[in-house]
Amino acid sequence: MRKKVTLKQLAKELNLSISTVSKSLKNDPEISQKTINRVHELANFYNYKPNALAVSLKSNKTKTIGIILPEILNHFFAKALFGIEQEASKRGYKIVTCITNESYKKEVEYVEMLNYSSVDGFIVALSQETQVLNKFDHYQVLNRDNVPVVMFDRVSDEIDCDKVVVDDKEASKNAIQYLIDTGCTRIAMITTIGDLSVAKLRLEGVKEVTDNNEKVSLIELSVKDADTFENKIENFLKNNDIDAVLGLDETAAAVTINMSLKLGYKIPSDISVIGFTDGLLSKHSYPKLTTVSQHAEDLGARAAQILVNQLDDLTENHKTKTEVIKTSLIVRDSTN
Amino acid sequence: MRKKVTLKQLAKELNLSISTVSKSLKNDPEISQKTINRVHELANFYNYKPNALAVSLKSNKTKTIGIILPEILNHFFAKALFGIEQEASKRGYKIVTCITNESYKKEVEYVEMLNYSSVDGFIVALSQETQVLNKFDHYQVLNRDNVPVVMFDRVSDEIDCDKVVVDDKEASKNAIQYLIDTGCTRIAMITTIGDLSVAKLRLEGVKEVTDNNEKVSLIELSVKDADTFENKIENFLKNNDIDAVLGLDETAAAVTINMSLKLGYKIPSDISVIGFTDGLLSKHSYPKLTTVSQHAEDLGARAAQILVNQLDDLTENHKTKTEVIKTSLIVRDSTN
DNA sequence: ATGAAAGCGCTAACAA
DNA sequence: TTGTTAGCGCTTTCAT
Repeated sequence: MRKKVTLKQLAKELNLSISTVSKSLKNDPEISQKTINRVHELANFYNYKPNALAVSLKSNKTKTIGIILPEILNHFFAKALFGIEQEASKRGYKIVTCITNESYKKEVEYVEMLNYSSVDGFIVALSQETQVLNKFDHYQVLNRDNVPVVMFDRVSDEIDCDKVVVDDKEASKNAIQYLIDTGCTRIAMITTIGDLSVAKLRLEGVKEVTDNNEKVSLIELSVKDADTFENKIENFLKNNDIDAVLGLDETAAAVTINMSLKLGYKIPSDISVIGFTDGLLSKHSYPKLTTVSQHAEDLGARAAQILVNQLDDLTENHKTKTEVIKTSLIVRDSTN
Repeated sequence: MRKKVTLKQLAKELNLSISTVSKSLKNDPEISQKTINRVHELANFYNYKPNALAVSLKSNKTKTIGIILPEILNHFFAKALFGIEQEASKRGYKIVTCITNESYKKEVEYVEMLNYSSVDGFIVALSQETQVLNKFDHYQVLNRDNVPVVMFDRVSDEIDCDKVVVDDKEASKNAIQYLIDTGCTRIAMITTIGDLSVAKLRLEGVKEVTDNNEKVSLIELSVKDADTFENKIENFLKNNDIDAVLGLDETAAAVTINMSLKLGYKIPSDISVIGFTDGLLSKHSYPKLTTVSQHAEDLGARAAQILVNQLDDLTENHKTKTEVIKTSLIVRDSTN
């Protein structure tokens, strides 16, 4: 099949030993300049590149990071992946990407598979099912094996590792407060991602504000089945007297806008809408969505940075920390 | 750092030779059942898994596919990646994903990097810059090294390898014909991706229909700068008397819908709109976009299938072929 | 200044 | 039935 030039072949052709060739390629000062030149010349000629596998086997480093993502069709994770890839490749690391499709079983499989010397470390966002089941043995194994893991966004307190999260609670507090400040009092909170840790945090933030405000009423709608999102939201909008919606995820907000349009409600004069995740839908809705940006790219990049720092560093005992990325409210046209 | 159980350690602990242990784990019939059992027991106890690197070095196979994508924030490629990942993992392959960001230089770097024994084969969609520059030496190298490559969507005639493409020309012919059949005569074609091979094909298809139809007029708008998309399209819509728009990419179509709404045009009664790529934007626009589905997931899955077949097969001389995935027009609410 | 040899973890042909 | 050995391609210590 594939036949690549090896040190052996170069050595033979140059009448040198393998080790001399190896050293020459590294410009080892103990080799004569003349030999170094000869070696480089032939290596260039054959476009020699060391076999990454052999180097990895020897060094016990693969310069590869395993990425475990619950989804890729979700813009948030796509952006995060982009951030990770950029940062990793800048630092000389490859990434191998696995998509769990929100399944616990696949997550376990992937982690095990990658743990067998294919990757130096992991960047993980937990799958929905894993968060529901609350089972994390597969990460304990990594811990025991001393394999660095950085989790982002979808994390768990029960795993001891570095984490990068978004300040979801603070974000939703700000969003709600913004709605209140712009005159809304009958606020609905719509979510399609009820089970996730992030949704819970966002909800907490919302409650914290509305519970302490007599003038504001809060109604919740949690929809699960993707097929009936639209109808449910449409009915909800029709049957409830509200003047604002906070969508806990991008889809919820986008659908809210469209259903409002359909029902003839004016946005934002009749209903203000704020969403989460500054993705394509937010930018290309009409009117454009006011949204909480989680800076997904930064999140990914930061996760990669932390992991690579740990990988390249020789720091032995390392205290795990959780870093919080600030969100920002991007005010566009769906709010007053 | 990471310390994993190896055959050596198992062998020592069991007072057996390494090769006996190795064979036992494979249930080699030449080993006694008793020994096999003992070995399995201890291996399970330690949760032994063979070191993938060593196996790869030995077998000259990595069970890994390199994926070169121009972009990941584009829903089309995200879906394709999803399809690839599903298929690959089903067949026991990992994927390592590299994103060129439409840059020729990064594409070359990534291909070279992965070619050094990290992957068994490639799945590639060319970057925009590569298509413009028309430079493909990095793939000739793979050809010479006998490394299987499957290209999809963004392909080039100048590279001899298996390809999976969408029938872009046919697709746009169908789309235009649909507009004509539903009574449109003054059709605009809007694109934001003028340089790409696919855009050229789509344009050809359009022309083929309109050139032969006296009753239909065609106007083209090609916008490049993402920052001014919306204004340009808005002005265009304002200043041209048209009754239909074919967006050659999803963004063009989505923006057309929004700007029409803004200008007070009714869709589809005033203007019919058809887009390409059945992504999030098409599903969550209002009204919902009639769109050409390229079946990106199928495309990706098929590419993976072809590659893996080739990888797993021992077929020596293999004739390269180009497979065409049929598109379909998904009729929703933006057309009559 | 150059080379021999061991070893990373595994497989497999060959010996015993 | 089990073990010895060589080798995948590379690095590195220790001769020469």
